[in-house]
Amino acid sequence: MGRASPNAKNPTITDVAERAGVSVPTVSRVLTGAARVSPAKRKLVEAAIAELNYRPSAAARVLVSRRSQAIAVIAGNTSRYGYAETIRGIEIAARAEGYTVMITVVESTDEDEVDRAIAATLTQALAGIVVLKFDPPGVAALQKIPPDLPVVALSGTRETGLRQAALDEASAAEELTDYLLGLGHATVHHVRVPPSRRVDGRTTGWKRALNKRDAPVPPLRDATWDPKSGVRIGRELAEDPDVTAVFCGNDEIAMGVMRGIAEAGLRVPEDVSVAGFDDHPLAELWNPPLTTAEQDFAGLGRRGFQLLLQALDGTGDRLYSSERPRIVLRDSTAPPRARDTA
Amino acid sequence: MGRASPNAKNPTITDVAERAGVSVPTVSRVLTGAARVSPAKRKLVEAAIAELNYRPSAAARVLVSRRSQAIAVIAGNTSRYGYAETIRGIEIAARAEGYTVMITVVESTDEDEVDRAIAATLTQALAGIVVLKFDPPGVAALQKIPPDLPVVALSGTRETGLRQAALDEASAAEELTDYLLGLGHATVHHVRVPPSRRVDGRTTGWKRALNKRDAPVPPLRDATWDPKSGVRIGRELAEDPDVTAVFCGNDEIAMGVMRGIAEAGLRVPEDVSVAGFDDHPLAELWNPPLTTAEQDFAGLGRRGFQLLLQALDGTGDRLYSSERPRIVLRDSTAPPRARDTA
DNA sequence: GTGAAAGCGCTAACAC
DNA sequence: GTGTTAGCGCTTTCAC
Repeated sequence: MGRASPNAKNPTITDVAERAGVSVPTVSRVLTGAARVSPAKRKLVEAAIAELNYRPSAAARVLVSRRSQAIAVIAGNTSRYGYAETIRGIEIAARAEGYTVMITVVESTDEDEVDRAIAATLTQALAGIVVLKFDPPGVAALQKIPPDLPVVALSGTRETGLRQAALDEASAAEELTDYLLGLGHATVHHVRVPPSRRVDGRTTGWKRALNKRDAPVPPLRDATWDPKSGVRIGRELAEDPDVTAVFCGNDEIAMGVMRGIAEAGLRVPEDVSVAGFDDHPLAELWNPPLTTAEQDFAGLGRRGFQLLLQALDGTGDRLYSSERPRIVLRDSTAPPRARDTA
Repeated sequence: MGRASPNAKNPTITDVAERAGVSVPTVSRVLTGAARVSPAKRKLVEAAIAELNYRPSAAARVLVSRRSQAIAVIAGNTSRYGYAETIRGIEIAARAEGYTVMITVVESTDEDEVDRAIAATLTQALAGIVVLKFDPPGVAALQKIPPDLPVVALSGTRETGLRQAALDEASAAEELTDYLLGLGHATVHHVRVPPSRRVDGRTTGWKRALNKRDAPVPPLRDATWDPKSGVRIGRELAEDPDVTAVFCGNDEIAMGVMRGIAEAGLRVPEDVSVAGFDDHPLAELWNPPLTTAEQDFAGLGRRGFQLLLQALDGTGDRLYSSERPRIVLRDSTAPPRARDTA
């Protein structure tokens, strides 16, 4: 009678072996599928596992095998739309492959905070890491990861030698800006979300489109991640009669900008066209429905995990995966109309 | 010379001990702070740790100490607003206390899926689990967690003996409905989000308010989690001239309903008042700004982790923590106006 | 195919 | 205070 009977603690592999009447390594072989086991013993072992409700200890496994089935996701945030969706994509792909997902949030670029977060994460045995290189904390965290650990970066500027999945935001932003210009707007103003670095795909694409058409490049407006920061900017933009089209760094900022424009007494799209970016689930329901670029964040996460997985099993050597967001035209953009001077 | 020199693998506690010229347990004592170590040796150990860039192995630690500094969060979803914010709250509180957070998503109530997810999670050494009992998958998962593991449920119906943090949604929903009734509406229609069980706080509070004022209880409308499901319901509601006020299970559904109402050619709040629930970050920016109840999801997550922590250190025996959402009155609700019959 | 023996990196128990 | 010894639950040799 195993010592498992009284007080029913978690059964160990030894309990299973005793119950099945086989040796411990045989149970291990059934568990891992590493070596062939006779059908008879396999059945005995499986029965014992089921009866005892045995679950192997990941800690013990990791310790001896030096392999882990866990990955960490490092992100500057977990609840904003693009972040949350990306994490969801990673989680789904990881779960399908039997990987456990840990979350590490790094909120600032403060060196101590980044170091502490990375150290705490590396304490766990990890097969690899996925970093959301969406913002400066993500960039800072990426630099601190030891080079021997498989890493995938999501978005951000491209680095040679780095495994990376991305969305071709620059092309989509260029296409969207070009569409507005094509509508007849003399130029397109841009409200930027906090960039991860100096260069930012959305801003780059916007500038590219303006230059191509020889349109003037108006000064950048910087919003924070808070949609409300767009409201003030919207009001300011509404005061300038030269502003007939605005391209916003994301849909939430666009919604804030639209509110600011409404508060100033102007109408979208009659007086000012507004375009966003991301295709947030509410963009379609907005009043008016928002023109934007559809970003498949969940797909980004999925592709990122696959890049990592492929590095882990050595079943591929692709380093880069990029996808182009699709432009979604709705009612918040229209040809310009003559406006009164303020 | 330690075997750590060539090929610089992760250093072990043995490497640190050798380098510092002390025994392995002494290093351990410095690490855990469990016992006093002379200042001289402590300094040596700390220097060795820094020089080798040593990080203890959580796996080895867990194996021998039978204690873990990791928790799992089980959720039906990770990216919808309330879920994402709650997880953020848990993560922040956990990080502050040195805990690692693992995410397990359970998308359906399918017994196999739930079992597999729980089994995979329990493979990891866990100090405890936080379950988002927001939906049927959460409820199903909660039932499968072994009773010896400390658990906290977030929201959901109250169960005796279960550690639980909640938001008093029923009271807030009652207050909101009562406010609409007080505005002069003959009754208030309700669009429900998928409930976690038969009883749902928001629906309960709505019914309570109607009964108190002897207002008729109109048939329930069921939305899915997808905001778009509200659009069709909004159109249907708009066709019924008796509908002058609608209370929606969350803000996103309310936004969908408002769009449906707009598509039917009616105006909010002039023709129909619409109230939501949650105070989504975009509710304030909506056109018109949405009347709602502010739910502190991040606070819910924080309180949930604290309940767990207190059970872990035995520093408290509170089982239940509830907070009441605050009603936020904006422009989407107004007194009723006579409407034409369709 | 199967079992015996060794040992992963750490902490607990116990001497001194 | 500090070192010695044992052993957590597994997988990995290596015999047979």
